[in-house]
Amino acid sequence: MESYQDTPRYLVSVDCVIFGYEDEKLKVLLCPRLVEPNYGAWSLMGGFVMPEESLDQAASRVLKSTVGLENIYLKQVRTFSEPNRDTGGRVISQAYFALIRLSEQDRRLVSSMGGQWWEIKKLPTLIFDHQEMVDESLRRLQQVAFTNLIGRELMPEKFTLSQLHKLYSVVFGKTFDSANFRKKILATQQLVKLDEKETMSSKKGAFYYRFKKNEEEQ
Amino acid sequence: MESYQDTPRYLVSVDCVIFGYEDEKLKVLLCPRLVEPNYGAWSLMGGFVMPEESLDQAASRVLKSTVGLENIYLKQVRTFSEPNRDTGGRVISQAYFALIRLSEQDRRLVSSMGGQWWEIKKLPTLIFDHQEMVDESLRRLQQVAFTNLIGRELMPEKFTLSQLHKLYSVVFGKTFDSANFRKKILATQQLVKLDEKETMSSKKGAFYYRFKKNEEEQ
DNA sequence: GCAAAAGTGTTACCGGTACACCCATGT
DNA sequence: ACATGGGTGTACCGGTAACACTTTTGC
Repeated sequence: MESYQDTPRYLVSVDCVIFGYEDEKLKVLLCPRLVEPNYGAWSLMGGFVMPEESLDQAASRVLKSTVGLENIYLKQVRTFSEPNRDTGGRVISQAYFALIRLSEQDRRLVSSMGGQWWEIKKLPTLIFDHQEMVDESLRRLQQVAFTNLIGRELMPEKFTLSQLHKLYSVVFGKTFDSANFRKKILATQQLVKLDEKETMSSKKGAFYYRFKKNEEEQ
Repeated sequence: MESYQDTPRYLVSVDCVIFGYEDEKLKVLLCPRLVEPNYGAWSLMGGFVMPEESLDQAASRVLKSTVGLENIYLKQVRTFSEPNRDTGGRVISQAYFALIRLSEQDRRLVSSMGGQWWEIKKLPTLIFDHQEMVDESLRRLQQVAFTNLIGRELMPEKFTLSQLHKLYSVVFGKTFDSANFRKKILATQQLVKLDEKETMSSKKGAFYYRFKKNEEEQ
């Protein structure tokens, strides 16, 4: 039984700001639009919400179908709902941001729809309000990075403190004192020092670290 | 011209957690539902989104039509979208939280629809996921109160530091050291000390303060 | 030996917390 | 005079910023 007769209904979509980290750059996945209007213009990964799924599930589905990954870090950013934001009709869109490990993406799948990773500071012109979605997502990411510890989702399995330091510098667009950075990071006790060293980028070599698994005692 | 044919459409609503402060209690406005299903059950103030308005505008309209106020502090909380959250049909709802000065409400309007203010810790059973909306809104309010300074919207024009202290105690459900509280609050430089004293609740009398207007130099 | 990155140590400062204490006044 | 809430001062602690310093190793 359905109540609420004669009430207007709307298209509802999710748009995902998918962040990845590679070559010491923070990147966002963009895709040429596959539908009119603005066919071919650069756009975030998105999709309409299906009748049997929640918005979170819709966003997960988009992630699965665009980069081939499941159980991804996903957070609501904000709902974008200006009546004329989409020139093709009224669409209310929930923006999400996602963090993925670039090495784990399904590159074939991504390229099959023309997906490309763009450095966040050098994006092309995006459709509608997608640039705003990216901007707000970055701010959220900074917020998260400030209180928690990012990297678990963006960095490879093992990494050096210098590499993590670099990630933070890129996310915030400024450099942190590296001595203080390592102390602060290690104080969180979320990292485990490995026996192995990374020797490519320095003569002395830097120890690898990895994030503790959830099971491991904090 | 309308693109996106054959794509499912949904009812979209906003639900507002309207906070007020009175008698040293944090209160939320509830209303008996005026529509089926669950006619008469306690519910947040809400409404469906109209074709020509954004979600923010819809929320503002709800505020205007329920407490008679405009230009109200309103923030998105989260979108609630479980397919079966509303037993009357699929409704995707954006939760908002609002802060108002209880003395300024249109009491006649509020009571005309049976609206009642409930102490936040003693709410009746709410429909659907509205309790969850309240819980998340309170958490947001605490977050805001932590970083900024709440009270501008909740307190009367002039108030004593003790009264503001009490508000914070109620919002966080714990007491703060009052000596430190006043120092911290005054350090923000957002308050102006008035010449007048409040003499009802103490023999010595406490000075009134008010918030600086935006124009005043910070 | 020197450059370059890894990693450690030292100091100063700032904000928060705890708490002792003084003030004004109605009863 | 004393109880009550208003209001101030101070000592301490922990986190952070700034920066000097040591270590390792390839060239």
